[in-house]
Parts: sequence; C-alpha cells; structure tokens
Amino acid sequence: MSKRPTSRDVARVAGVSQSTVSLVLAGKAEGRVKPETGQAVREAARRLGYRPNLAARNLRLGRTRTVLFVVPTLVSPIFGAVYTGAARVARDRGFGIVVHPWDDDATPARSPVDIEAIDGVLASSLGGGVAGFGDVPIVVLDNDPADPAPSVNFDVAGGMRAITRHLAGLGHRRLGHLAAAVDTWTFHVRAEVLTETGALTGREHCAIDVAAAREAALALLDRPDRPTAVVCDDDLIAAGAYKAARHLGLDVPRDVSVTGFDDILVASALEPELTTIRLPAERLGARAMAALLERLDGHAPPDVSLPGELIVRGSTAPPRR
Amino acid sequence: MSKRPTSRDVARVAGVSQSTVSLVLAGKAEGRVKPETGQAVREAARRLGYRPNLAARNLRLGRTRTVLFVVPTLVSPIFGAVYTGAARVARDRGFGIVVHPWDDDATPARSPVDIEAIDGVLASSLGGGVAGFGDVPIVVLDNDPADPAPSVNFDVAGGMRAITRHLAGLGHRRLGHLAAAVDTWTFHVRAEVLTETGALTGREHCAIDVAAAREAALALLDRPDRPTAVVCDDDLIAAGAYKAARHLGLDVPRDVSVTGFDDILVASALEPELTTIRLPAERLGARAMAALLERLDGHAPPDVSLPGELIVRGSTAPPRR
DNA sequence: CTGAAAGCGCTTACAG
DNA sequence: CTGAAAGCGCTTACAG
Repeated sequence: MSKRPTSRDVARVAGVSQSTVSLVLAGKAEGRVKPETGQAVREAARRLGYRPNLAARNLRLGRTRTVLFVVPTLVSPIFGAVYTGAARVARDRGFGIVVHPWDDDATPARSPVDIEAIDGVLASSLGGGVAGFGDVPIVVLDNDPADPAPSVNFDVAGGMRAITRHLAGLGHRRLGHLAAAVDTWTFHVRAEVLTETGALTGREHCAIDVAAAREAALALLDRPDRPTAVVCDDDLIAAGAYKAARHLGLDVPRDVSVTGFDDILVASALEPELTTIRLPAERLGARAMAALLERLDGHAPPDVSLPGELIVRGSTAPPRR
Repeated sequence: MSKRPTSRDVARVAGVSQSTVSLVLAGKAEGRVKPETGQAVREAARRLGYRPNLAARNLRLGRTRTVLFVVPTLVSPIFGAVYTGAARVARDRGFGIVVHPWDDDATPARSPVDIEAIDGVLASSLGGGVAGFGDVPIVVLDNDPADPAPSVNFDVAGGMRAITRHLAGLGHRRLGHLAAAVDTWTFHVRAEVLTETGALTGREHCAIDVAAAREAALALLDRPDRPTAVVCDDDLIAAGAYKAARHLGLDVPRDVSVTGFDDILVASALEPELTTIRLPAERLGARAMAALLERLDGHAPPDVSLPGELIVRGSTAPPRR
C-alpha cells in the first residue's frame, strides 16, 4: 500500500529536477534536455511505475480530456455500438467518455449536475435538443442537421428510399407504415420519405416494442385495402408485424412483405430473415467523436452523413396477384 | 466566453474569505459559520452559477469519485442494462463511471493505459480474471464467486435448474445442450447443472450468434436419438435452434422444445415466443455498484446472488409420444 | 465565528 | 541544457 510515485520521486531517482522530469515525459524535451538525461528520466519512471496524476494535470491545464456522451438509452444495441466506436477514437486520443442517459424527448438535455469537468459533448438522438451546456463544444449525432451544432448522421432518407425503391421494383403499390411513436429527427425523416412516395395507404404509430407493434400492425393489416408491404421504422417493430401477420393467417412474404430498419440481431433471428437497412453504428460513433475532437482543436468539422446498406433477405417478395 | 467562477469569486461577492465559501458549500459549516454568512455564500454561489472544480478537489483529496467498469462488450443488451443500473447508483452517490470494454477471455483484464485516476473497479464476466489494478478496490460481477474479490452474481445454477425442472415436468427425458463457446464462469455453471441432470444426450458448442447456433443445432437434431428438448445457453442461440428445427421440418414446440437464457428482446420477437430465464440485469449492476461503494467506505460487502425468473412461453411443450 | 496559509502534483515561463 | 518558482482551485488544520 505504498504511495503512488510522483514526478518528484522520479526526479530524485534520476538525479534531476522535477521540472526536467515533466518536460521529458511530456515529450517536450527535444533540443532542451540532453539525450542521456532524458534516458535516465525515462528509465527511472519505468522503474518506479510512474504515471502522471491526471487530476493535477487537469487542474493545471484547465482541461479534463473527458467528453460527455448523451444517449437516449444504452440498452439498445445501436447505441452500444455507437458508444463502442466513439470510445475507440476517444481512447486513441487519450480522452475518456462519461455516458449520460437522457430519455426525455420533451425536454432539452442538460448536463447532469455532477458532471462539471467536461471538455466537450456528444449528443445523440435527442428529441428536445440540447441546453445548459454553455460554451462547451458540442457535436450532435443521429439528430436534426438543421441544429446549429456540427452533426454526424445516418443517411436515413437514403436508406428509406432504398427500401421504397426495392419494394416498388418488386411491384408493390400499396405500402403501410408502422411508425415509431418517438418524436425525433430520424423518425420524422422516415415518415416524410414514405409520404413522398405517394404509395402510402396507411400509417400506424407504436412504441418500439414487439407487443405494441403487433397491435398496430393488426390495425394496418386487418382491413380490405390491406397494404401489400409493411414498412417498419425499426427491426423490433417488424418483429411485431410478423406476429400480426401470423395471427391473421398471412404468410411473410407471400401474402405481405415486411421491412425493418437498423439490422440489429433480431433481424436475422426472425423467420424469414428480415429485409432491412444496415446502419454503420460503430462508424457513426467513431466519426462523431473525431468531429468533436476536431472542434476541440479549434476546427469546424463539416456535417457528415453515413449511408446505410439495403440488406435484402427473405421477408420481401413480389405481391400476390 | 467569460471564465468560470471559482470559490474565490464567490467569496468576493459574498464578502467573506475563500475558506468560508469552501466550508459552507461542503456542508461542513454546521456550528462553525453564522447562518447569515452561510446564506450569503449560498446566494452568491447561486448568482454566479458556481460549481466546484472537480480536478482541484480530486487533487486535494487524492480521490476521483470515478469507477472503472470493465465489460466484455457493451453491444449486448444485457451489459447495457447492467451499466444502466450501475450508473444510476453511482450518480446518486456522486460517482462517475468510465467504461472499459475488455473482450479477451484468455488474458487477465488490465487497466487501460490512459486511466490512472480510479477509485475502484467493477469487473464483469471476465474469463481471464483481473490483474494489474494493484490496490484498487474491486468487485466482480457475473463472475466466479471463488475469486477473492467480493462478487455479485446471477443465480445461474438456480436458473438452469428451473429450466430442467420445467422440462422434466413436461416429460422430457432426452435433453440436448447448445453451449456457448465462451470460457467464462456463467457458461461453466450452465454446463455443470445440465450434466448433473443425467438426462443430457448431446452437447454442441457454438459462438453466441444465430448462424453458428443454427449449424450446431443441426448437428444436435439431425440424428436418430434426437433430443426432445434443446436447452440453449442464450436466447440468441435459441434463435439459431429455431432455424435448424424449421430447416429439418420440425415444429417448435410440437416436435422439439427449445429454451433460452437471459430474456433479451429476441426472446419475445421469436415465434413461438421463447421459454427462458429472465435475468435482473439492471438490478445486478445496481447491486454491484452498491457493493463497490461499500468497499470504498471500508466495509466488506457479502457476496450476492440474484435469482432469475423462469418465463414460460410457447417454445416448450410435452414431448411427442 | 472567520481568515490566512499550506499543499495536493502537475506544466511552463523564466532565469541562469 | 537545467532548475527554482509560480500557480491551477480546491480542503482543512490552525490561529485568532
């Protein structure tokens, strides 16, 4: 339980001053410290297992190398992946991430009371926008690009268009929309694109939840002018659509085609496997963190839009004659 | 972009000394500072929007109120939920969490090089144990309770026994085991319990992945002494078993019963819905963090084992005569 | 009841 | 090329 060594201990062992240790270990010794001295310092630091005290460095520099990551929920596989990508980039640059779940769409997200030492904010998928972060640099992801902050997004419109093109190509002329009852940019975009096709014959809203989606899908499917294809805002909603179809004795995809969005694990666990849009979630997190670090370096990163990929599986087929 | 106020600024505005501000705001003024003075300080702090600089406090106190959370992957819904529970408790106590993904089962987990300011460690589901954290207090979760560190666990054995009891009650005498090819405590326990039943007629290992599970399930089901029930280490593996059964023209549950473990979203997205064990993941995270905070307070928390709950759905039925 | 002062461990301008 | 020194913003023992 011996106390952790400080730069002063290293200096004593190396036979130099504490400031020299600091210089050498910060990599700022170039041309200012004799190579042998630098060697001795590094050797002593290694022997003692010295690691700089971050609290002291932060206090001195006024920066913390910590970023706040605001997400609606970590429980969704998508956000786990986004976090993973963001964390990788942060770590490579010596930054830490503090995660702050914020699932209230009606209110602007605010900094948690106990986080006052933050260099920047990454805010994901917030219905209510962001407030109360003062001058802290911010990058939004999966969020309305009209927001003044730099944004990193999935190309949601492009993904939805890929789906409608795919369905139109199969011959579908009557689409139903199972929309997520979540008031955020990404779902607004899905709805708009579908409306623009002119092929929409019905839309039901539901929570992102299998049981809720099943009920909504029943309302959509159990009527005379039944859509020949059901476009779902999310893979989980598609799972509910499958259940409704089965309940009504309809075969997927023979009697009704179903599409999802996200390509989470559920998509390939379903039977038949789900035609959906694969979103590069980990890449989104990485790009967003990179953009934030650019901002911290004083640059103005451009808005980014990452394309998804249409994954055609067994849940879509030509409509029945 | 005015500079952030310090306790010195608050002192100036309140007309007191900096030390008095510190005392009042730390809640240690009781009987040492006149009530009016305390009022004035709090008022000034509020007006200026003062919040203490954590780096300075940490440096002074030698503590960081930060906990390192080592997890195999955040992408799994289970760990997202565990994190959510842990974060809630941490926040209530003014602690932050730094997440450190560690997915190498063969090597003991070590502290990431860039994290040196940690008060404690929460280590989850590690095959290789933990090393290199020195004297930092540690609590392990979903891990071998034989580890010397205090542990917080799911009652995996109890959950598996609930499944075998359920299947035995339905009349199953030949069980197959689709085992996760992951070398951690939780999966060892599942295998042991199943072996002890004496009803096991076959076991196949596979990655926790639908496609891999499908292949393993085919090996298990496509033979003369076919098991009447397939016990899966994980809901996702069960999804693969469904696919294999369908491929072989077997109906679930008429021709073969299938069980999962975890009750993640997939379980109720499947058709028929999956009989499985629901694990209190969020509660596990909360209990683990509470135990770690107890350790930090100098106490020795007891080992904890949280029971799961058998959720009987449509994937299990009596075996065919 | 209140304040002056020391000191946590760094970084960096400055002096030599 | 190297060191003495200031100072980041706190907490807390000590003096009054």
